[in-house]
Formats: sequence, structure tokens, C-alpha cells
Amino acid sequence: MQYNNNFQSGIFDAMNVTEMKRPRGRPSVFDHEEALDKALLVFWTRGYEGASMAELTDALGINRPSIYAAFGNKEALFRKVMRKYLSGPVSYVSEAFQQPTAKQAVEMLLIKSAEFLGNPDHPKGCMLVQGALTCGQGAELIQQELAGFRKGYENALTKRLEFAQSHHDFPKEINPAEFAKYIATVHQGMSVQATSGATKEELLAVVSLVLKNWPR
Amino acid sequence: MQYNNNFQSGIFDAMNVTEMKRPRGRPSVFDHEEALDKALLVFWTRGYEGASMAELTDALGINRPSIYAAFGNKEALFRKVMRKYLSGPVSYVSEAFQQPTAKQAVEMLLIKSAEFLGNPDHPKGCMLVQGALTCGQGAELIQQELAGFRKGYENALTKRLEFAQSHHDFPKEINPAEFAKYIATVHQGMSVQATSGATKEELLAVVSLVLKNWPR
DNA sequence: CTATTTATTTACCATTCGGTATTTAATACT
DNA sequence: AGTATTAAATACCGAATGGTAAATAAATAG
Repeated sequence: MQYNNNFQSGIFDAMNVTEMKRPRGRPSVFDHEEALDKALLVFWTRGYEGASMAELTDALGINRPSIYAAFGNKEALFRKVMRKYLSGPVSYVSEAFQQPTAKQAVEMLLIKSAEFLGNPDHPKGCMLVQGALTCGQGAELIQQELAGFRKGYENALTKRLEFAQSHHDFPKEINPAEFAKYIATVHQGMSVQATSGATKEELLAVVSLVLKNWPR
Repeated sequence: MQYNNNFQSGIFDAMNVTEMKRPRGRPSVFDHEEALDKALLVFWTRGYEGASMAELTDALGINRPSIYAAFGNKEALFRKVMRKYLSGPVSYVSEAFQQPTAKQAVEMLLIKSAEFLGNPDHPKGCMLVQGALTCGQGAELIQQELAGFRKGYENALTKRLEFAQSHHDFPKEINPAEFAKYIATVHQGMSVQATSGATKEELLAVVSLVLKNWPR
């Protein structure tokens, strides 16, 4: 039977520097990071509540108690998946904000989003939007957390535009918070569109219409 | 015990013309239309799957078998609620399309939507978007139906813009389908924003930014 | 070789899910 | 008054839900 290397940092493994010694007990047979990637696909397509532990167990290919031992419970698993999602597939968002001009920042944000949301190689849409837009009793906390993340990146965009404004890179007449909400609105709408089947090309056409009217 | 008048058309009752005679058996104690209105509030806030039959029975104030007898099952109930929702609260959509010019049509659509989606007197957001954006195994049909309705009104907007274009009321250079998708994207994004707590005023500010750049 | 530690496996649990069979109550028809 | 008809109320069902206790297996430490 094959065993994984959860006990190693991965970095050291790649650097091939030191042979870290294994911890005490029986080693895991599955790689925790790979498992999170598999869980991500399920939560992404099903949403938090739509994903059942049965389906997750199937997708991960391991027994249920192993999931609970490794990640806690469904809620904790979802949070870990979420963190991985934010720092992985959608890391382009914070990247976009670092572009030299405000227009370039929004341009990169929307174009990369169109390509990402419409990419047929993974579930369509954004997990931050469709993860728990509505939910039953008991999942309200996750719902609020997701809304918080969305609000967080909208605030970051506001800050970016305020910075641009103070550097004469964005019109003084426009309220940064309002414009940021406009962009966030388009962005989240694109996610809904993608979930319902919109293609990358269609989303890019939408983005093109948005960018065509960049304020001067 | 009070009994309702489900057997009457309601119209005749208001007109006070003919006293329709009751049908054979025991009369319903609850008004079916009022029940649908109550169910709407639950589905609207919880989504299709998030709304449990237990919560629905509580909200309707009647026993569960009465719901099944009157409306079929959960899926059928949701469809009836949906029809009521479309012909009631969101009937302003088709109204908007009948405005004299394309700009006025989109203007009315978005402004009324901002007021509707952000109205604190009922659940925030649009049930067409948050009813079943994602779902577990078994609710895919409802999910597809909702996506179909969204696509349907997007298509209607496309037709409206094509009509405008043929009457020199909309620029020839712009693809009506693409512009309709852009407006639908903003619209659906506004629903996500409203669900996450955006106010009517914030949504109107977004709409204002969209309308400011109407193509000429 | 034994003890300890940790992970996997099997089997199971209480609760909630959507949905119903059965009985009882209220009306109209004859 | 008696019967047919329809709805309400009680009690219940199998399946699926998230979650776990207990036993077993694989590694290290001594």
C-alpha cells in the first residue's frame, strides 16, 4: 500500500535537502492537499449544503472517519477548501489589484475572471458566490462568511480606486466605493451567468462592454 | 372554525354578482393563494433546497398532508410559488420592456429592480437567482428551470433591443445579444449584492453608473 | 519484542429529510 | 336522516443526513 508524505512540508521535499523523519504513528494513505482539491470540486459544483458527506467521501476515495480525523467536520473541511480556493484558483484577484493603473487593475480583474469563470476545465462560476447564496437553518454562518469574503474584496477594490484617485489615476467626480460596487456587481453577475452556462467568449464580450465605458 | 373561499374565483366574490354554491366536501380552512404567498417568503429566503417541509408547514400554519393534498409535493409547490412570483412581484420586468424607447426600457428595468431587490419589506434578492444556483443531487431540474427563466428574460431583452435597432433607437454597432447579456449580468449581480445586504440606495448608485454610459 | 502512537476500517447512531396511510370532521346531495 | 365527498389531523415511513464508537493495522521508540 502506498503512503503519502503529509508530514513533510512539500517544500523541503522538492528542495531535496533534508530527509525529515516520519512522525510516530501509522502514516496517512492519502495526501491531504490532494484531498482538499478533490473536495473543492464537489463544493464548487454543489455548494456547501448541496454537497453531501457521502458524495465527498466518494470523491475523496477515503472512508468518512478519515475525513473527520483529518479535517474536523463538514464545516471545517469547507473552510479549509475555501482557503485553498482563495489562495489558489482565484489568487489572480489580489494580483490584479497590483497593476500599475486603476484601469489596468480592473481590466485584468474582469478579463481574468471571464476566462476563469467560463473555463470548462473546472466547475463553472465562483464558489464564493454559489457556495451558499441561500441556505437552510444551520448553514447561516457559512453564508455570512462567504458574503464577508465578497465584501472584503469589494473593499480592497475601493481602496485601490481611492489610491488611484489620490494619484490622479481615477476621476475625482466618481465615488470609489460606488464604482467598486459596480465592478463587484458585474463580477458577481458574471459568476451567475457562468454557472448557468455562459461561455468564456460571452463573458469576455460583457467585459468588453464594461471596459469600453471607462470613466475619464 | 373559519373556512375560506377557495372554491370561488375571487373575482365574482368582489363583483358580488352571483352567489356561487360550494362544492361537495369539507371546505379548506386556508386560502390557497395566501398559502402560496407565505411559501414564497420561505423559498425566497432559503432557496429551494434550503427550505424544509417542516419550515414550510410552520410558515403556512397548516398540517403537512394538507400541503401535499393542495399542491402536490415540494417541487410542485415551488413551481406554483414561482409562477406567482413571476406574475406578481417581478411583473415589472415585462412592463419595462414595453417602454417606448430601449433606453427607457432598460432604465425602468434596472431602477425598478434596484428598488425591488433592496426592498426591506420582503426577502432581499431575486428568487430566480438564489432559488437554486447550486443544489444537491435531485434538485438539478429546478436548477435548470430557474436558469431557463433567467435565459428567457435575457432573450426577451435581446428581442427588445433588436426591435429598437431596427427602429433606429439603438446603435447598429452594438450586438443586441451581447448588450442584453451585459444588462442581465448587472441585474443578476445586483441580486447577489442585495442578498448579501446591499441597500436600495447602493443598488441605485450602481444603476446610475450603468445608465450614465448608455451607448449612442 | 513490546509499548505507544496514529490512521484506517467496519459498523453504527440520532436526527432530519420528503412523503403518506389512516382516521376523523365538515359539508352538500338525495 | 343517511350517504357521498372532500379536507384536516394524527401518526407514521423509509431513506438520507451529518457524525462517531470500537476494533484493527501500520508505523516509531525503547
